[in-house]
Amino acid sequence: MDAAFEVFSEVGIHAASVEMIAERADFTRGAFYSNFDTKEELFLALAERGNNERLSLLRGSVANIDVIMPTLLGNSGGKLTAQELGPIVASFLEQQGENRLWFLFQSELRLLAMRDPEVGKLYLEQKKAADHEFGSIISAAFDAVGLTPALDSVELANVLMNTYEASLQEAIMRGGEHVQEAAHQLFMQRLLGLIGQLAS
Amino acid sequence: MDAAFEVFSEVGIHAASVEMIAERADFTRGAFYSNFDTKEELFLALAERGNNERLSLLRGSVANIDVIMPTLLGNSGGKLTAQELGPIVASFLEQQGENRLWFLFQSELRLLAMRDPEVGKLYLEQKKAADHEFGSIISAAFDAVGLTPALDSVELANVLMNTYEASLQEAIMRGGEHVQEAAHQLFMQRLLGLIGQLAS
DNA sequence: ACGTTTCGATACACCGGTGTATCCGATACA
DNA sequence: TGTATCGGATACACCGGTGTATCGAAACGT
Repeated sequence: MDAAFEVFSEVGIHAASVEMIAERADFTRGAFYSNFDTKEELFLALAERGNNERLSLLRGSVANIDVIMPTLLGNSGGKLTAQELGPIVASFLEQQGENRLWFLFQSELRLLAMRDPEVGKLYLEQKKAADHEFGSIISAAFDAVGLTPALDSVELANVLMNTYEASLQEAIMRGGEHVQEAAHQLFMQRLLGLIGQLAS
Repeated sequence: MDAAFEVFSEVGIHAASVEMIAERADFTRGAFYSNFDTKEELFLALAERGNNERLSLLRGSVANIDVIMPTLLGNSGGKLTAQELGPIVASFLEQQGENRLWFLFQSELRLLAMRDPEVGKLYLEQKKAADHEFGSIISAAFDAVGLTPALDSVELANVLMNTYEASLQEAIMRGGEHVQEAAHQLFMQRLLGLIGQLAS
């Protein structure tokens, strides 16, 4: 499955052949067919796996938020300005969309979800759950700096997530070695701008 | 080319066969090969055509902004509140991402752009140009209601565009007949929330 | 220690897509 | 009116991917 994840991410669902996937895992196609019926089945299984991982990461964060938040706020002691909220938000987003491959896979899934209503329904449910969890984190973060968001925190989570993903996308296209760092920088630029806006 | 656009959008680059495209246009594959060398060549030609269309739409808007803005502001006379800025922004975005097919094609292109550095460079240039044009419109809109955005207007354009596209994406996944309207509603919800935030 | 079952390899038949070569007819041109 | 050219159709050779059927070997249970 790890091999499949790589191949799918690198070349896309359609361009990926069962051969490629099997080869990457040092197996033959025979091995594949004795475990899965079709390529699509495997892809969906991976989508679910990925979603569970990311969701449990977020849930873990939410559960430990009382521990995590002070740690992140740590150095500066008590109350922080809105400006310093940025890195906190970023830190949660980045443990999600950690790498290039994950995002490519996700993009592939999105495209499938827009074309196949079945997958679309699934995707929306997953996204809703993720936004909800992340919304909790946002809420807590705002609380911690003594602000109250005017926008519903789930909606805000959605917008921030989209912004982060757009930054990641741009960084990937620009290429280079430090995709993660580049994405972070782009995101912070936009996020801080937005926060500046919010605070003005 | 119109047929190709449809087919590419509906099933994606890889799943689309030369056969399908030719058939859709009531031609045979022979006709295709006497006009293009490869599928990819056609796809890129379409990408460029699409971009030119959208860019000239935006440029037209920018050129006529002195005419357009009063018209959009019309009913309410002179100064508007930030709340009423939303529909104005939306109107410009919607004449862009007008339909489902366009967005699917765009998504396909994005994915390609993340994998092929050559295409990536092109895509980023196109996007930069579009953000820039749209940024001008945003600036003018803010001017019209007597606000000054704290965030650079090109950056703001980028964030708004992403938000709109995310709304469109969600609407597509939800399915149903009125995708455009559903996207509009989702976007306005987020945009107004954001504007509310900005104004608070 | 002996079936049995399960996982993976090998081989094969099949199909759909590609690209090229050849041919035809219509239109443009002299 | 005859000729060249060009867009498109037809036909063909080729390849890569799919899925299935068969086989071997190792692991498992008893």
